[in-house]
Amino acid sequence: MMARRSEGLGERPMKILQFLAEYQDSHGYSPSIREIGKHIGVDSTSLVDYYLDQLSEKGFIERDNRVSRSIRVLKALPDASRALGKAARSLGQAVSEVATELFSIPVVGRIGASLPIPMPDTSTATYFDEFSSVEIARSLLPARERVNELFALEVDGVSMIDAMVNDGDIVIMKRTNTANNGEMVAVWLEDNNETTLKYFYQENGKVRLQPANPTMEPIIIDNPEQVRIQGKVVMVVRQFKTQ
Amino acid sequence: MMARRSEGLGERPMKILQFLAEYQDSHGYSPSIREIGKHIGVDSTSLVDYYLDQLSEKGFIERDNRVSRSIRVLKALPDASRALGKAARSLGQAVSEVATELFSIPVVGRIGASLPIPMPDTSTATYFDEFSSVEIARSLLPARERVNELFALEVDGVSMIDAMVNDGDIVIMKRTNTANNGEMVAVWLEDNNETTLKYFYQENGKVRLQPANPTMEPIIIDNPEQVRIQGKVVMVVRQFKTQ
DNA sequence: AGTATAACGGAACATCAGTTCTATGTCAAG
DNA sequence: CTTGACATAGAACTGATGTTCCGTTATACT
Repeated sequence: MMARRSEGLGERPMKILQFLAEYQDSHGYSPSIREIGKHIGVDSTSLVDYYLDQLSEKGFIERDNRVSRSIRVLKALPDASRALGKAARSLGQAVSEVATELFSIPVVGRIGASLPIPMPDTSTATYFDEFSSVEIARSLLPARERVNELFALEVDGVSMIDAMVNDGDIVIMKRTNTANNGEMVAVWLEDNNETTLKYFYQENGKVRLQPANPTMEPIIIDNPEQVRIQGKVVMVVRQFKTQ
Repeated sequence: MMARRSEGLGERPMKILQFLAEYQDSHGYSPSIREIGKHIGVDSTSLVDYYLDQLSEKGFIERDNRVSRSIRVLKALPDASRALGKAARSLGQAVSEVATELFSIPVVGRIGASLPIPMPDTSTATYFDEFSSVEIARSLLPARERVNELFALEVDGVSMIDAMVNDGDIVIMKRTNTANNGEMVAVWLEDNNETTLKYFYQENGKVRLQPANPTMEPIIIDNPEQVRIQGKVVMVVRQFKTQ
């Protein structure tokens, strides 16, 4: 009478679509027709098949003939009720505020070798075609970080181990030449001829570069002008590839 | 003759792994055993099964018993030839990888205190209402990891500092009771009455829990049954507040 | 009411697809 | 030479899974 199918999608197909996404997220493959039927409370496989045909014709899914578990979800519900939705919705918060933003941060090189870190051209839109990149959710970044000032470096070697940063870690940095006290920065140390990560402190005219490892001595630099900050560390990501 | 199996992976399993990634990229689901066999020029399904078992034991893939096309690739070849390029390009058609690029992983508690880590209910869809969550891009996770087996913990205190994990870090883990050699796991040590992160090695009937810090002695446990693995570490994220 | 169409249910069917069992060849250790 | 671990085939077996056919019920429209 009133609430019609706003776009020709019935209740059950809708539920199936939802289920497909969930199941695939949790299993890594598609459910079988019978599994779908069980979920939506339908014994008849033909009926599920019937629904799937509808979803297919409407372009929501795609499946291959006579192939098990071959359903692909092409288009999720136009609704925000999935994924992030659940968590936020359950608290009654405005789902609209859940920023699904994903930023691609270019991995512009490696850090840790006896080299200054490669800095992307400060100027224009750096084309990082040949670089790989890491994807980070906006929600993990500081409130209004300017994303285009961010870049990432892969740590090479164990020279940064005292900064709790290991070989292979991805360090996400913000391009800057200055830092506030307590921030972790990448600095170029001419004496040692290397770039390292240290906590930055400026106090009574001197700069103290404090290793993360408390048993190690800080480096004191009398002339702040000499400190070559290359960027501040925003995030460190370490992936375990089962290795 | 020349470049042998660099790490115990034979020629064929290697080729299978490659094929799995390709096939999944282009079909959206896993190939069947016979399809795999055909690709690598093997008629015998049992032989392919044999190879798949190897890959599984080495932690490269995961599959479910008696379920068609249920292979998940957990760790791709250290090869750089993958990434998005091929998949999207393959048939000229826009492979619909959309929508599910970002995953919300619940932060279910803290680790590091003298407590077993809280495990989310193994069973049904746990509503993590009161928990916060971290958002991770699919691209940062192993190929087709089952996302709802993942959960996150915030590190409490510096007891994990020898595992290169600091206070405040977010550890993303996968729920499991078993592990492959070389993986970092969270284990409950009854003797010390605490949960720690250690590298896992099982060799000649014993389990060796190796601290990340090479100067520290490993823990050897004679009876593998006693080892209470709570999960394996998938990723560590450290955020620096920009204040 | 009458009829066409969509929404169901059940069950048979034919594969599809993972598992298992047996047998053979290879190769190095004893 | 014998033995055993490993790699390989082939085929049978069993359960998993998509397809199809037929019949029934509900809905809508004339």
